[in-house]
Amino acid sequence: MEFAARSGDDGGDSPLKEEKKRSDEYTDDDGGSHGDHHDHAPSNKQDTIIVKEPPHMNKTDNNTEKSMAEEASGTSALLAAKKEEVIDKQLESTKAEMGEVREENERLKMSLNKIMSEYRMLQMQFHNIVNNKHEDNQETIMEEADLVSLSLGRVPVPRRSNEEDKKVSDSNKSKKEDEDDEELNEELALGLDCKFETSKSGSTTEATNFPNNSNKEEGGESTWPPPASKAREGGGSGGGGGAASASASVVEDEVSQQNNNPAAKKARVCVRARCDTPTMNDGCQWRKYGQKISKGNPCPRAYYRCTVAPSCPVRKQVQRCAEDMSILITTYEGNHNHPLPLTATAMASTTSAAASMLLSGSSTSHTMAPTNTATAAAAGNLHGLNLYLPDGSKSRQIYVSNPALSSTPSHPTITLDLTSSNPNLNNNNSSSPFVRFSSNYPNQPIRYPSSTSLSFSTSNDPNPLSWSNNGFLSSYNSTHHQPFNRSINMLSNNNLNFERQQQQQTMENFYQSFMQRNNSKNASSSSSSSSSSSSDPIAAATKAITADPSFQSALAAALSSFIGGGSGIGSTHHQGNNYNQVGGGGGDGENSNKMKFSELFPVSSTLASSSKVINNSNNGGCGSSFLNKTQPTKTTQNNGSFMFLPPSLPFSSSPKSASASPGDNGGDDHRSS
DNA sequence: CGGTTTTGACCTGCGC
DNA sequence: GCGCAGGTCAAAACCG
Repeated sequence: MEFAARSGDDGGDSPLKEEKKRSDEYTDDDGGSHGDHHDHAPSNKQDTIIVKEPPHMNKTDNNTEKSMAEEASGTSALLAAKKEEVIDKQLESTKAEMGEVREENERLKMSLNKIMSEYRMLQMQFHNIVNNKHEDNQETIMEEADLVSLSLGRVPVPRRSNEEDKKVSDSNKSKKEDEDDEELNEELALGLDCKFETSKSGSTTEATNFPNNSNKEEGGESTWPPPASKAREGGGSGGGGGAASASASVVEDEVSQQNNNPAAKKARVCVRARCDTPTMNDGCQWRKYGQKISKGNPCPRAYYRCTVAPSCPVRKQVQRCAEDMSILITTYEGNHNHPLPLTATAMASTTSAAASMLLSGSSTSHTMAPTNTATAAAAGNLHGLNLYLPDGSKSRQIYVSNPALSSTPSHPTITLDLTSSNPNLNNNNSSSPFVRFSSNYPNQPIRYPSSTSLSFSTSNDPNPLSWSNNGFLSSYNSTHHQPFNRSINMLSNNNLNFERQQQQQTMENFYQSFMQRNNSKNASSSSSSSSSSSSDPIAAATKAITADPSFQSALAAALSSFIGGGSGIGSTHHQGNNYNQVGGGGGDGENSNKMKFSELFPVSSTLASSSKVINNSNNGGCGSSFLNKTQPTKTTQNNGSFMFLPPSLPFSSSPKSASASPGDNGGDDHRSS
C-alpha cells in the first residue's frame, strides 16, 4: 500500500510502471498481506495455508487444540510481522534499484534526445544543400527550355519544421525516425522529368516523378499494355506509386485506348539478338511452362513465365530464328508487377519504351493530321522520361521484320533488332546507327504494315551486337562513352554525396564533349557558342541545350540513363532498394557494383525527328551515341524532337534459370499440336 | 524436398 | 461447325 502510493508518483513513466508491476508481482508471490484490493486473494490464500497446518497437530493431541490454535495464531502473527519486515527490506532495495533505473532512464532519454536533435539538424542541412543544388540546376534548365525541360526528379518533399518535430511525442519518436528514413529515401528517389512542349499542339505534359520503374509499371501505367486479365492483377498491386502524373495519364490514356481496341490486345516487344546461350539473360527469373513447334519455324518456341513474383503476368517466348539459328528471338509480353533487379529493370524499360512507341504511335495516329509531322504524337514513358515522338509517318522508316516473327493481328509487336543481319537496315543512314521503327498495328496497316522493328545495328558496323558466351553484349567501345562511364561509376558507388558530385562532373563532361563536337562541326560557322562557352559555361550549356536537340537528347540520355539505372534508389519498395542499390537482394543484384557499361548503356538511342530513326552508337556498341549522332537537318522539326532513350539492355550473365535452348533442342520437340 | 522442365492434353481465337 | 495454330495447364519426370 505504501509502495503503491509511492510508486504512484511515477505514474507517467512506463518503465517505472513496469518496475511497479514487477514489484507488485513480487509482493504477491511473497504472499504478503500488504497488497490491497486484488492482493487480498493471495494473502488470504497464504493465511489459509497457515491455518490448515494445525490439523496435523490435532492428530497427536486433541485436548490441546485450542491452545495450539492460539499458538498457531501467534505464530502466524509473528510470521506475518517477519514477512512484513522482509517485504519492507525488499521494498527498500527495490526502491533503490528503481532510483538507479530511473536515473539510467533519464540519462538514456537525454542522450536519445541529443542524438535525435543532432540527427535532425544534419538531415535538414543535407536536405537544404541538396535542394538548393537541385533547384539551381532545375532553374537553369527550365528557364530557357521551351522545347525540352529536364529535371532530376528528386521529389522536394516539404520538410517538417523543428517545431513540428517537437510536437511529435516521444512515444512516436522511433516511428517518426522510420518515417524520416522513408522520407529521405523518397527524397533521394531519382526520376527524370522530360517535358517536351511543342509549339503547335501546346499539349504539355507535366513533370513526372516516378520513384522507379517498378512503381511505374506496378501502377498499371506501364507502357506495356498488360494482358487482358492477368495484367489487372499486377496493376492492382502497384500501391505505393503515388507519383501519378499527367504525363503518366497520357500514356495511360493511350494504353487504355489500345485496350479499348478489340483488335489490339497485347503489345509485345520482340528482341532479336545473336546469342550463344540458350536464352538471353535479361535479369529476370523465368520458368518454362511450355514449348511448342510454331508454324514456319522448325525450332520450337519455348514459353517462359516470370517467376520473380508469383503473380507476375510477364511472359516471354524464346525461339531461334529459322533463317539464322544464331539469332535468338525473345518476345516479351506483359508488365512486371514487382520490383525488378537492376538489370531486369533496364531491359524492361527498354522493351517498355519500345512498346510505348508502338502503342502511342498507333494510337495517336488517329488524331494526327497526316501532314503534321512536327507535333509530338507518340508518347512513351521511360523511367519517368516522357518521350514525344514526332509523328513522322512520311519519313518514318518501315522495316518489315522476319515474316516468321510476324505476330498475330491481335498482338502488335515491336522488334528490337540487335543484329545486323537484316540488309534493309543498312540502306539509309551511312554514318549513324539507327533504330527502325515500324509496327504491325492492325489499325494502321499503311503506316505500320508489319511488326515494329527497332534495330540497334549499324550500317557499317563490322561487329554487330551479339551475345557473347557469358551473356554480355559485345561490340562495345568504351572510348565513346567516357561521360557515361562516369555515370556508371556513380551508380556503382553507393555514396550519394559522391554521386551528386560526380553528377556535376558528368554534366560537365557532357557539356565539354558536346562543345568539342560542336566546335569541330561548326568550325567554319559562327563560333559564338564556343566563345560563350569559355566565358560562361552555364549560359553556353543552356544555350546548347535549347539550340541543339541532339544535345537535349544527349542530356536526357545521360540523365535518364544513370537515373534509370538507379531507378530503384529511393524506391518506396524496399525490395527495389535492395535490387538497385548495393547490389544486395538476390543474385541479380550482386553484380551491380561491377556494372559494365554495356549493362547500363548498352542501347541508348535517339530518334531524330528529321530522319525518324532512332540513332545508336555508330560503333555498333550498345552504348549511347548521343554525342556521335548526326545533326538533325531541321531545327524546327526538332523542336518536337523525340528521344528514345532506353537506359540499357543489360544482358548480363546469370544463367541460373537458363533453360534449354529451343534452338538447341532443334527438332526434338515432342509436341505435335 | 522443393523448384524446374518436360510434354501430352486442353482451351481459345480465327479463318473458311 | 470444323480445322488449325497458338497458347496454357498440369501431372510426371528431373535436378540440385
